[in-house]
Amino acid sequence: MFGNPWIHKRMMQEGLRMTQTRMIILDVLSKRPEHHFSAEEIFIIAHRINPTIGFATVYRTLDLLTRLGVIQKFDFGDGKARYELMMGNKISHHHHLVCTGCGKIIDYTDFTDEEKELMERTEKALSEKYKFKIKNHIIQFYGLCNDCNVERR
Amino acid sequence: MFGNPWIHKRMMQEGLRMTQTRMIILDVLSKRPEHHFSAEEIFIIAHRINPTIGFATVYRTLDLLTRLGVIQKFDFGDGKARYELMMGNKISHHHHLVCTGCGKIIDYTDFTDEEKELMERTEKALSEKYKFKIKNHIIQFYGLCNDCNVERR
DNA sequence: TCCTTATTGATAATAATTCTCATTATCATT
DNA sequence: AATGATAATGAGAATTATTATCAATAAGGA
Ligand SMILES: [Mn+2]
Ligand SMILES: [Mn+2]
Ligand SMILES: [Zn+2]
Ligand SMILES: [Zn+2]
Repeated sequence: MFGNPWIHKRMMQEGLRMTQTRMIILDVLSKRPEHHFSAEEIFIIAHRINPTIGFATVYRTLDLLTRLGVIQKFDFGDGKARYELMMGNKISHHHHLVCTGCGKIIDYTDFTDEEKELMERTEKALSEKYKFKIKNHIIQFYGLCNDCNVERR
Repeated sequence: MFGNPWIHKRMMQEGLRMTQTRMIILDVLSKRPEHHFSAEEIFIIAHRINPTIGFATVYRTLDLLTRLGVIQKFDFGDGKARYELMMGNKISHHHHLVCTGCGKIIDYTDFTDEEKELMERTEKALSEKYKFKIKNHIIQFYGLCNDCNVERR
């Protein structure tokens, strides 16, 4: 069962409770840290583990974890929200290429040091200029994957 | 009435028709190039100009214009899609700060030359590495605006 | 003007997400 | 370990943004 002390502590601080359902949902997410889960996918798997879990609770939990910064919520344009664990041990922070032809999502993490450094500088500059406390960011490139680009001739 | 020759030509090429309704919707968007329109907002204004315009057509047109790259579609997390003209004469391409407290959206265009150049290099590198034809991109920073950050103490 | 067909408006249908409320489970305290 | 305040849950109804359907209309090439 999922037992991340950082998350647990964080919840306690906020007066929240670490319930079975929340642990199961975190478990589901942590088993495939590279996957872009829809709420329904999470519900189906969690429900298989514990059939008493309801759909509404999955939504509530995903919303909570997003607010806590434990997971990140994405919109890839297919009409449903997608979720990913933010602290996936290996994958860590990354961005996405979104194919508008077939919906394929490509993760990419290969930042150069230069890129990382520039992002940090940009964030700092924006924070100061707009008095805006930045918590996280999303970068998505839209276009056509190789398959979709080829078949278009 | 909106008469952008580039858009008109582009549509003709694709066998599309430049209709009254499409011109009115483009008009609405071009009148406030800095605004983040919801479909409903556009419908209301367009409908005031020509009460025969229907809601479904607004959605269809927004979808079409997005596919053509004339407008850009955004998700700022409030449950409805937002649209902006891409070729706003002055504003041009820009990114967003999204306040998760009150939903306020701040545009920012102030890229350094370094940033612009790096984005281009990154796009090129990604295109080659992943054989992915990039059409556009979205960058959003999430966090708290000044008002929301202050009142949190 | 005529003809082909892309487009439209009205409306029903769909589907993701949120709300309601009675019941249950968590956890600090005893 | 038992208690109690209340955060959390599940079931299902409700909401709401977006799509699909289909007969009627209008764009634009000839
Ligand atoms: Mn990812
Ligand atoms: Mn904007
Ligand atoms: Zn594709
Ligand atoms: Zn705010």
